[in-house]
Amino acid sequence: MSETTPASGAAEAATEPFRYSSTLAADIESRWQDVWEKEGTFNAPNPVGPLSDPAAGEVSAKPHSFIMDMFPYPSGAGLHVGHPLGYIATDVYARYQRMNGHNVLHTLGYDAFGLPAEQHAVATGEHPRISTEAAIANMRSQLRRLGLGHDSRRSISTIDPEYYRWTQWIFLQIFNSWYDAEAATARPIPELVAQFESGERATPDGRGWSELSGAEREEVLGEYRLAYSKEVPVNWCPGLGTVLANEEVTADGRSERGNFPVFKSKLRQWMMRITAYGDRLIADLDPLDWPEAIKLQQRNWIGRSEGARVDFPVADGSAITVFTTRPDTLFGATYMVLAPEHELVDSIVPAAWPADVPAEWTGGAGTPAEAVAAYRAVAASKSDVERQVEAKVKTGVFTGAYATNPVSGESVPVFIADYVLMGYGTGAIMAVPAHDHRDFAFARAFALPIRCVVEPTDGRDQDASAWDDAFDTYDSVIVNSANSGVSLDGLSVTDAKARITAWLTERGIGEGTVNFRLRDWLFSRQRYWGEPFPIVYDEDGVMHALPDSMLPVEVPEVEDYSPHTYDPYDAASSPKTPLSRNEAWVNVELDLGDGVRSYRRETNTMPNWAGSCWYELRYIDPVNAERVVDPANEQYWLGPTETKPVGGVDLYVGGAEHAVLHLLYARFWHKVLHDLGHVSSVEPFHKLFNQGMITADVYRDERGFPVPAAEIEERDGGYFWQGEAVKREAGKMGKSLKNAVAPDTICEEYGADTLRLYEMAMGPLDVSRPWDTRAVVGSYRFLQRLWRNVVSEATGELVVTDEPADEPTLRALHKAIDGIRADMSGLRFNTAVAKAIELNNYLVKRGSTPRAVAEQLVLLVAPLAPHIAEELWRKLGHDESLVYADYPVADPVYVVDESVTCVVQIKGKVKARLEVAPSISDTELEALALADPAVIAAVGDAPIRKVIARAPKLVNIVTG
RNA sequence: GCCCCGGUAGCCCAGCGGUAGAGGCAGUGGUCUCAAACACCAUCCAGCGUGGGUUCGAAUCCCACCCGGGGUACCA
Repeated sequence: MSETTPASGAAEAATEPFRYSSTLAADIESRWQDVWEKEGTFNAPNPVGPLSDPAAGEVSAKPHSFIMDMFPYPSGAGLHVGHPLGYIATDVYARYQRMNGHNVLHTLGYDAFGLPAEQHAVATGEHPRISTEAAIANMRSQLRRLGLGHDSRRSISTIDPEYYRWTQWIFLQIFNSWYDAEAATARPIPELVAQFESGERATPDGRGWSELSGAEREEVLGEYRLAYSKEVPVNWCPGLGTVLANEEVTADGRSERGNFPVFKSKLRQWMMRITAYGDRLIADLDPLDWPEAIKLQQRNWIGRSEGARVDFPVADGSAITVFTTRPDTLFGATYMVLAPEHELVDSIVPAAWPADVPAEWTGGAGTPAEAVAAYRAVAASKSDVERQVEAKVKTGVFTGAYATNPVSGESVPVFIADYVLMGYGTGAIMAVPAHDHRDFAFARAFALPIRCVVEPTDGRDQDASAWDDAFDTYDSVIVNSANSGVSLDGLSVTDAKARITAWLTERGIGEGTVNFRLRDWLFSRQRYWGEPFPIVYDEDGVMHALPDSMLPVEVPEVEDYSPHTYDPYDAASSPKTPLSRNEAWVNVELDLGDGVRSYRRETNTMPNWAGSCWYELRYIDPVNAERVVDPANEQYWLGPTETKPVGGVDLYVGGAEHAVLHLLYARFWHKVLHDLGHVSSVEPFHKLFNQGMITADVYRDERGFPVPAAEIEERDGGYFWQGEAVKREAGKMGKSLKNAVAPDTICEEYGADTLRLYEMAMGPLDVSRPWDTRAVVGSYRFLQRLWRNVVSEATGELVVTDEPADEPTLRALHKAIDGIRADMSGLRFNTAVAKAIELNNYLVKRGSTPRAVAEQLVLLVAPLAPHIAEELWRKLGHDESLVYADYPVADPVYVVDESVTCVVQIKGKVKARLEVAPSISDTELEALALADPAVIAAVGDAPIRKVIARAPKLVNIVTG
């Protein structure tokens, strides 16, 4: 112990030994945290299995809530006060639900695979597991201080072999499934094989299934598997040394993590066939209780659009297939564009330019082949950033080939241009310059004909030669669109689409179709610190899935954890996997059913998202060694109910940055597991709530460098650091901006209850707001006043009185209960805190606190400030923890005021006030108002035109 | 460019058709103290981003614009 006890603390302790000081708060908090831990207070019993509890009674009969935070990555840097905002909110809500009789599942695990640990390993040589586990331990202790009511038995970590064993198992489930589009469900691969064997389903080349070799069969099945390995164009990021999913690449062609350039490269990689679920991922958003903004982002990302595929015949007998959402404008298609990489380009390019080719179409090249090659070279050399900057200027080159517009019979030139993307639709478009802005710009640049086929409704002429831009609308009728077989003239856009699609279908030159923006999910990474794939290759290179009995495939030891990174701009480099460095691990002898043979292991690892795609399931049954989750437990916690038609966790709180990535992947996996019969719920997360960010002031010196925010002095309306004037701005909280505030600091100075209360009181949970350390004291003072209303600071004895509460006090109490209940249920903790403070302030003014009121107030505050509440509850004579006590219920009799103030307005201006009963009728009130002397005086002899009475609060008299 | 979210007291925020203010911070004055800190008591402060409209009545509903934050970006 130190001899140098701070003087102020000693003085305080001497005069007010039982004041609610930071010392006392620390004592109370650590004691109750120990009690909760020792007694397993927050352990939620399961209906069946090792986590069931016979003493808990009939669990399945109890109402229940599954409340979740988004999985944190355990950062080695420790937490700042912004991190636990969501955790505190879910804890408050979870505690509230427990006090409403719910069996509450609330825990927190760790998403612990990932790049930072690997980078730390590269820098220090420390094994990622060591640093990650240390970071988890550190985070656990930081969070424990906050008094979060987590069921620690369920706190899984993705890097535990017992956990990732099931991640690998789920991968195998997906690998061993195919999507039956007719039945709209995933089915096991053996059912597909049976179809091939029986001939019910034909093989691609028509041979019998038995005639195919093992490798050939595997290739066929690979076209169906929901997880498959294929050579595909991928996002290769040399700076990170790995490939990335589309979702991990920013709009300007850089890696979301690290901000390195990303290049397109064709590589053999693992993919997940998430596109098979496009329709269901959109449709099932509807029943979810999610913020509309997030639903919208998911819908946009999936990008479902209805349209048609149309074939345009080319001279050599082949056809270019385009996808269009506007088949109604087919008669206006005056040229075509293929993506530069389109595979048909080489075969349609003629040896020489046709006659009369305008000079600007050829790019100055002597032959079409040269023009194409030159344009491709330029396009490939351009980064996505450059392409984006130049997006306004349309570039392209004529291929020398013509196709035939199938409805007008016209010959239309075929171009390549980089405004058409290989990755969307068919990589080819029919260009309708009159009604598409991009096509219009291109047509103008290359002097291509523009034909109006949708009647302009903005007054412009049908002659497009003078137009400034395309006329793009759904709200008009079709013109100039008839041939001998079909006419669209006069039809609405919608009717014309239907008519032309039917006509195309009849003739076999097109069909209605649905196209998605969503691509299949690139699922492999060239990293060390991730889940290995449970896949091996035999000597013939044929892929084999490992049986469940061989799981988990543990992350092997290697000499060097670092990814093979390259110069960030070295597009020609290709990835190497760190796992391949351990030859002894890669080459294995296994018996997969036909004797011991040699195999090579798959050396890619799974992406960081894998572990977080299904953790809600493992929270339910964390120690189940037999199954991923027991169906009875899954049904209980996640199963569909009347209020949750597709099931899912009751509340999921986290940042909006996961709007697409994590939430889309997790939904996809959940649906596959549902289809295969492993879970009853259709969706993983019923209600989603995005918490806002806690921002903080950033102070910058003259050079613009951040200076430590904690050392800023404020005077004369300015800010100074070490005597020099600095500028203040708003920013994120973090180490790099030198403005991080650690929760530990606040806990030391005020206690965890104060921190919790302050974070909840700062503002609405879904809004970002600035941290203000100076303001924390307000929450501290509230707790001090609460303490003082119940306990003497001098003696520590109770000061509550045994008198019954008087009516005004009961009204204050029950109005608070009523309001706080509504606020808690709606996650409006800021206003709940204000109402608790209001009631407490009322009791301070009253001078004494009746015991019954004190008890109710303590229970009201318990979810927000659980430690002080437990302590006061104990002092009030209760032996049991209040975690499972009943939350106060308002008596409606006392929720309304005895009398209310009614304002009387004359033409909207307040002229008089009346004290009236809340139950007064409109007519009574009107009579009362008109009889009021002040009103009579104000009205004077002006005629009364109208009287609006809104009992009991308002009368408005409209005069002359 | 398009799509969200937000602009109410010096600051953070309640109020979301009916008296502009629930709560907190800061400021000011006071009590306590030898003095200070803490604590306590009291008190000052805005007409609701701007401009229109609807209404008996608008911070609240509608339209346009400005400012701040976020998302998205040639998706045929």
